[in-house]
Amino acid sequence: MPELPEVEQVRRSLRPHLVGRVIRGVEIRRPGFIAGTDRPTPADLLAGDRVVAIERVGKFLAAVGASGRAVQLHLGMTGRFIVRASVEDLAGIEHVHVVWKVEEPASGAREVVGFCDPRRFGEVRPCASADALREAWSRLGPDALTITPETLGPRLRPGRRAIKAALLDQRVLAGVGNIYADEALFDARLGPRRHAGGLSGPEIARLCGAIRSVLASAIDAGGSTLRDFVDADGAEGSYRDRHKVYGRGGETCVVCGGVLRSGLIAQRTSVWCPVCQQRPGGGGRARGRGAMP
DNA sequence: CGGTACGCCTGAAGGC
DNA sequence: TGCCTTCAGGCGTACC
Repeated sequence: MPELPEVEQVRRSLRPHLVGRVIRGVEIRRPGFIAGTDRPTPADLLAGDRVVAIERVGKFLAAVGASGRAVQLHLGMTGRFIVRASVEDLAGIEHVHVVWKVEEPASGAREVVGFCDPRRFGEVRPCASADALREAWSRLGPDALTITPETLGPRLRPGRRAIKAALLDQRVLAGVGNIYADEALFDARLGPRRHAGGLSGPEIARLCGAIRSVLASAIDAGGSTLRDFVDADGAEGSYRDRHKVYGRGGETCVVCGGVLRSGLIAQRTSVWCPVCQQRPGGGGRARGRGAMP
């Protein structure tokens, strides 16, 4: 399930296949998959344009054309890009909803880039201008790789909701999903049910550092492949091997050897260590003393 | 405000 | 073996 590290890995692997190249044509195989318009045209999806950048904020990608048009892309749960030499090479691959036919202007070399998404939780959304893209992204919080205690702290208040729920809210910060929320909270030694607005300054600083280091390490590892995540070149990520809590409910904590607990928080399966992620001297939950400002 | 539930989807995995 | 149920979850939305 692509979160920031996986999306960044996709961005990096997709870039050489698209940036600097011209879109010679777009095959819209499932028009209903294209967001924001009933009858999408190839021109909506950068046909005739030259791609100048692949941008990312949080879990969103955007291919930006020289004309200023853009296409916003979200991988949802199972979205992936498939690069092949020609459309014939995509035959037999199910759930390919859009195919971009690209050409390298200098050499005339061609490739096709397909967007495949079995579950269709992903999104391909045309943006008529850079402003439209900026507007769409303005609702997102700061990219999780850029947060500081100064930018994150105020966004957690006022907050009686669980810190885990706040981290999953893309308006608070962009890019964290279920896996990295659990991993970051473990590294920060914060219980997932702690109230977001009740964290002390040092705890916010710890959380910030944990989020950034967990995401950076995952990017270095090419992301986490659980079932079928692969980048545009078909490569898997290896960060799954380094998950300390995600997917390990009932197993032993790598730090203290205790049993990891799992439960539902914000409608997401969550795993945490009841020993390590407990306030010193506290009961694991906010108690209205000590850390309040 | 926050929490809960649901719908969108398919495929993997588990149970019998 | 094969069928059926459950689960996975990003995100928007409705409702309490």
